[in-house]
Formats: sequence, structure tokens, C-alpha cells
Amino acid sequence: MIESDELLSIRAAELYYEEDKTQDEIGSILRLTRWKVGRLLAQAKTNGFIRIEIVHPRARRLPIERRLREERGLKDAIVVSTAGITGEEELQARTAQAAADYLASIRPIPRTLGISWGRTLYEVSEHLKDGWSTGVNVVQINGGVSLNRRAGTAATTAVTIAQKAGGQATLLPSPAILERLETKLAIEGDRAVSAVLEMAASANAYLYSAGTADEHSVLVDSGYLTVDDVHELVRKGAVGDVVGRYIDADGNIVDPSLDARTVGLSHDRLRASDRSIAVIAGAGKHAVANAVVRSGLCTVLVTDEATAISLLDEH
Amino acid sequence: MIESDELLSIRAAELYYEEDKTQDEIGSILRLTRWKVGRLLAQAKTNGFIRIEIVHPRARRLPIERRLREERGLKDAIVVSTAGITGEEELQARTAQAAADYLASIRPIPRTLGISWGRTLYEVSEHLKDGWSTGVNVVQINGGVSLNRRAGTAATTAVTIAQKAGGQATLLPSPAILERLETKLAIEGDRAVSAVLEMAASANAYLYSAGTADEHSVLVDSGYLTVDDVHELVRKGAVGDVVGRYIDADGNIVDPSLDARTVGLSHDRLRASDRSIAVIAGAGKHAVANAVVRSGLCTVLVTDEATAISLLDEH
DNA sequence: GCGAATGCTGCTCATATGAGCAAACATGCC
DNA sequence: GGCATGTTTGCTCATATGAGCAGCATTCGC
Repeated sequence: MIESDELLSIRAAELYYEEDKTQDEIGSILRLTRWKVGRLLAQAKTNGFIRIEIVHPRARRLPIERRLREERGLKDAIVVSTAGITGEEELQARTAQAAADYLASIRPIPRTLGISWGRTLYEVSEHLKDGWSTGVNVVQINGGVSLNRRAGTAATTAVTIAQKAGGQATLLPSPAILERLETKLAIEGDRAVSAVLEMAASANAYLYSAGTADEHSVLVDSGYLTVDDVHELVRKGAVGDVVGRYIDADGNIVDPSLDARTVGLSHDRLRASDRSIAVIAGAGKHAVANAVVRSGLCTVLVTDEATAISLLDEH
Repeated sequence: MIESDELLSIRAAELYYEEDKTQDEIGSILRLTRWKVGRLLAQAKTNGFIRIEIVHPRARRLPIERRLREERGLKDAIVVSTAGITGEEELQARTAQAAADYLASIRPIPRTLGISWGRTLYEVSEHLKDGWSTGVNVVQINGGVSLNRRAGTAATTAVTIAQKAGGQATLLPSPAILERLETKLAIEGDRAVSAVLEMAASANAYLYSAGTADEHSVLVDSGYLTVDDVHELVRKGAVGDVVGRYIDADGNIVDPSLDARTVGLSHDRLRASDRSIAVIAGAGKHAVANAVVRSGLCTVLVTDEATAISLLDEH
């Protein structure tokens, strides 16, 4: 009876979902009452035999978002669907789009938005619609004067976001990491820098991404760290960086002396904000994402389905 | 408006299918009337954004079955779902199961069933339930005395099917292919063989599979043909074999002189039957399946989703 | 073998949904 | 601008579906 009922529920589901028959019609085909058919269909659903997927680049996974809010204590979560995805690039595009959508939807509109920089943030800026908000000022929250060919990406990101919202962009005129602590303290003391840092500290909302702790990190690419530096950080437990600062699985700073030479908003300030939005997607970033969420670095997370699920499994 | 409506329909679909909200509730969330929501959902379905899959080893694809009947003129078609499939083996098992189910369901119950032999048929016999029918006699329709270690598979298949139905099995005591035409004519003239062939010709229903035209063919494995023979057949246009006879894409016999040396039911007899069931599944058998269907060798086809779709595309 | 307990069945009733339609609206054409 | 045409909207009404419940059967314990 267990067996035959399961088979029946599949037959019923075929007729219901694929042939668009009513439960009544199915009843007469399978020689059952329509109530029995309804129960078989409910059973098929419960057993997980019916899989419904929304296949669209803008599709989100609301049940997963809810679980992230409830189980991981996030204020909000945006999870993009990976259904029908073709590659890592598309995943990043979808996530950036979702982050842009979310940013445009938050109320009250933040007067000042603190942002980090990197590939992800750049993509978010590209996906924002012109006029996405009215008069949002953008301020960089970590050192962004890039040393190499990528120069300008960081500035472009901030300027684009501000411009599209009809606001002003304020850049942080400082390297991300300095070689000597004295230099760092000196540059922080400079009025041109300290004013920006103060503005960053008083922003109403933050938008940032996180990097992986490997040789492909933007900090390596930009020349602030060597591959060996990163390997050493990994050995010490680093899982990735958030606004230029490397953290371990618990969200703690991995290397305090390196951190002291890093210019930008502190993680404590980020944790104190009630609107810090992290945009983290991709198979390689599960570990950082987990560290960020666990240590309360963000209140809102924009991510992909696979990362979200790993976040729920970890828990 | 085109754009924003599409996005709205996705939001509505998320709330409807993932959050189990009513159209009314969705209406108040998205500030729409419930009728608009209903239309958005219908639109999302039409646009193919909603994908519903039945994930179960016994699941079938009824819409594809219907199209096969309508567009390819089959009396009946059984298409097993490939959703959640892990490998070729599972595909074969699912198809064999479906063929067994179908065989047990046909009415009127055939008094005599003609069968071929091979891996597929053997699996079908294994999947049949004991007592699947009452008194069905089984007769082999092509030469089945195997020359190698596989000896017995052919016989076992026929005996198992008959036994489980409480009927008699009649074996065809002849090689599949003979080296000389004279021998073939002589063996056909023998009463022990001709009686079986007559019985085969008068069967009420046929169940057979098809082989690919390559070195993995059972006919090569059994020693009836060499790898070179098969290559030569392929060169002449062979796409596979049906009950030991090689056909081209149009279902025509590829090599008449080889065919004349092949013992078993003719394709003409198979085409004249109103109940000839072909069981053909697997990525390698798309071409044979198409030839079988196109040339009317079967009235009923049991196959997998991918093969079925290729059959509809060909058309 | 008998009663209790559990589960299954077919029902009533409330609710959710889809079909069809008239009015409002936008669109193109002169 | 004014009219005709096609599209979208909000509705009524018929239908499909799910919740809840009482009766029936089956199982289990003793």
C-alpha cells in the first residue's frame, strides 16, 4: 500500500502538473475520488517529488532568505537563484543586479553611503539605474588609490554610484595598506584623509564586498601584498578580507600589525552600523561569507543560492 | 512596461510558489489587484519562467508522449523522465521498469508474445512482477542461441517473462546469423525451427529492443559479426539493428545478403502487427529509435525523455 | 474475541482561482 | 484634434481546491 500509493501520487502529479487536468478528471482517470487525488498530490509535494523552479536571471529564493534572517540573525537577506546558470560570470552579474536593486529600494534613503571597492562593487555600480535615488552622497571607506593598471576602478565605482543618484562622491586619497606604521599614522593625521575617514564613520549605510584569501585577491593584484604575504595570512587562519582587513573564520583580525597599517573604516564601526550590506557571491567565498555573517559584520547579505545554503549548513 | 511587468511576474511567482501566498496576499504586498496577480502568474507560466518537474524514478513525461503519438503516428508512447538521473545505468533501469509496467497493463492480454533478446529485454524481464499476467506464452522471434559466455541470457529472458506470467516459453533453436545462405535455408526448413517461426509470426504482440551499429553491439559480442563487419555496415548507412537485422536511417535493410542469412521474424511481419512494442533508450540510440519510428517498425515506443525529444526534433 | 486506538475515507463548507465581459485606457491614423 | 482600433483593467460568476469533521475499517493489546 505504501508503494502503490507513492506510484499513484506520481501518476496523479503527471496528470495535474503536466496535463493540466483537474483533480476531478484525474479521479475518474485513476478511479479515485477527487479528495483522494488531492491527498495524493499533497503527499507528492510533501515527499519532495514535485520540484518547482523559477527560471529567470532576476529570480530570488525567498524561503532561503527567510531562513538566513531567522537562523543567522540577519536584518535582511537577498538570495539570487542559480537555476539555469551558465557560469561564474553570470552568477556575479545576477548578484550585482540584485544588490543594485536592493540598494535602490532601501528606505529611508541613506544620505551618505560608505562603500568599499573591487570587482563586485564595480559591477554593482554598473547595474544601478540612472536616477536610482535622489541625492545620495558616496564615500569610500577604505584606501583606494590603486597602484597598478586597475587604477581608477575604485574611483570610478564611487563616482558612478554617486552620479547615478545625483549625489557627490568623496574619495579616500590613501593607499589601502602602508609599509610602515608611522606612515599610516601620519597619513591618517593629514586633514585630507581624516576628514574623509570621519565622513565614512558617520555614513548612514555601508555597501561592501569581501575577497578570498588567495593569490587572486585584489590586494595582491593591486600590489599591496605579495603572494607570500597571503600564504602566510592563510597559515594564520585567514579566510578572506573585508574592506582590506583579513579575518579568520570567526571574524577576528588575523594579523594585528598588518591591520594597524591598513587605512580605512574599522570592523568595529561596521559592526555598529545597523545598515551594512555585504555583497558576497561565488563558490570560493563561502568561508568569508560565513565569517562575515557569524561575526556580525553585516546586517544585510546579498548572495547566491549555493553560498546561502552553505551558510545554513554551517550553522 | 514590458520589462517591469516581467520582473513583477517573477516577484509574484516567488511569493506564490515559494512562499505559498494567495494571489490576494501577493496583491496587497505588491500593491496590485488580485486579478493582475493572476495574470502575471499566467504570464510567467507562458513565458516558461516556471519550471515544474516531477522527480521520481517512475515519473513519465505525458506531454512528450502525446506529441509522439500525434506527430510521429505512434499508437502509444511511454517516455520516462530523466530528472535527477545519475547515469546511463539508471536510465536503462527506469526504461525497463516502464516497459515492464506497460507490458503488464496492455488489454486485451496477448495470448502469445514474441520477444527478441539482449540486455534491454533481459532487464525488462527482471523488472516484471511475479504474476504480472495470467498465462502469456512467450516465443523468441530471432535466433538466440548465443555463442559465448553470455549464453543463456536470451533463453533466461524468455523463460523469466513466461514464468512470471504463468505461461510457456518457446525458444528459437537457431543461431542469429548463419555463415552460408544454404545453411540458413536448411535450418529454416527444419520442423523444430519452422514451427517456432510460425508461432512467432502469429504472436498477438511483440516486444523488442534495438542495438546500435557499433563495436559494442550484442551481435559482435556474441560472435555473429566482427568489428569490421559492423564498420562495413555503418559505411553502408546502418544506424542499428532490430531483431538482428541492420537498418539505415529510413528503416531499410542495409545489406540484403546478410539479412538473407539472418534467422528470425521479418521486419515486414513486425510492421504488420498492430502491437509491436519497441524499448529503446540511451544517448547512443537516438538514430536507431528514429529509424524504427519513421519506418513504422513499432506501434508503441518505450523510451527516455532525451531520446523522445530528439525524435520530435528530427521530425 | 473484544474494545480501544489509529488511520483512512468521503463528505460539507469556506476559500482560491480562472473564464469571460464591459468599461477605461492607450494607440495609431487621418 | 477626433475617431477607430486594440489593449489593459476591474469586475461577476462558475469552478477548483483545501480545511475540517464524522463515520468506517484496520490494527493492536490484552
